[in-house]
Amino acid sequence: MEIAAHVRMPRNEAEAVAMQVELAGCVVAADDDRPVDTVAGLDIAYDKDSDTAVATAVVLRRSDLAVLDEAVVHGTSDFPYVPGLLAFRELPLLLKAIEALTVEPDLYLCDGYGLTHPRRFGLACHLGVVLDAPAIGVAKNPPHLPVAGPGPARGDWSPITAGEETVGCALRTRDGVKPVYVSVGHRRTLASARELVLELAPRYRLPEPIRAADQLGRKRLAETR
DNA sequence: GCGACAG
DNA sequence: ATCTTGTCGC
Repeated sequence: MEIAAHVRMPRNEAEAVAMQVELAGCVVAADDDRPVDTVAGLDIAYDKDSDTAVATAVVLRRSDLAVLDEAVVHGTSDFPYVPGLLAFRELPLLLKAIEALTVEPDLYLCDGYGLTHPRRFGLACHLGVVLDAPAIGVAKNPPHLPVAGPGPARGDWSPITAGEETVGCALRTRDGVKPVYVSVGHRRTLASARELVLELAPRYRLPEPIRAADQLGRKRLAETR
């Protein structure tokens, strides 16, 4: 409770970068023993012409993708969008939405990068480390890094590399459809992250938890204005 | 060398 | 992120 209120926020970009470098050392890219039975999808929708933002968290049961819980929080982001610093813009509101949940999920799916990040500390890593919970980053756009196009079939994937290290992968979740970009957030290996995302996206390009959060946010934003 | 990078 | 509905196709 009150996690959002305890998150350290930088006063400027330089501080933000320093925080990322420092916290990046906390990321654990290994699977823990705990079973993943419930997964939360997170997202934020922004109003076209106001500073209103709506953060949503939707918890789905892994076995049948049934919705178990939803949370919606309205607010404002004071931190601007800066490539590489997305977490500072979205984390506060996302944490509030998570606090509003009554079901604590076993895994968090974030919109954006995890280790696929200039300092290996994207939104999914930040959220995972702050909550000390398993987290995976799922981005809709590729990073500016070498990425071979994965095969054309669902399940095909290819690594995203930064020098010698593999920082994520492009994963085809639907035949012939643009891939999504998966990376480790926290407490998960890239292999299991990739398998989970594929499993959670049986029908559409994006995994169901994220789609659910996406739709809920858009809907509530439309109703609110 | 510089710039570019999720939402 | 956001501007944007229906429509063509598998």
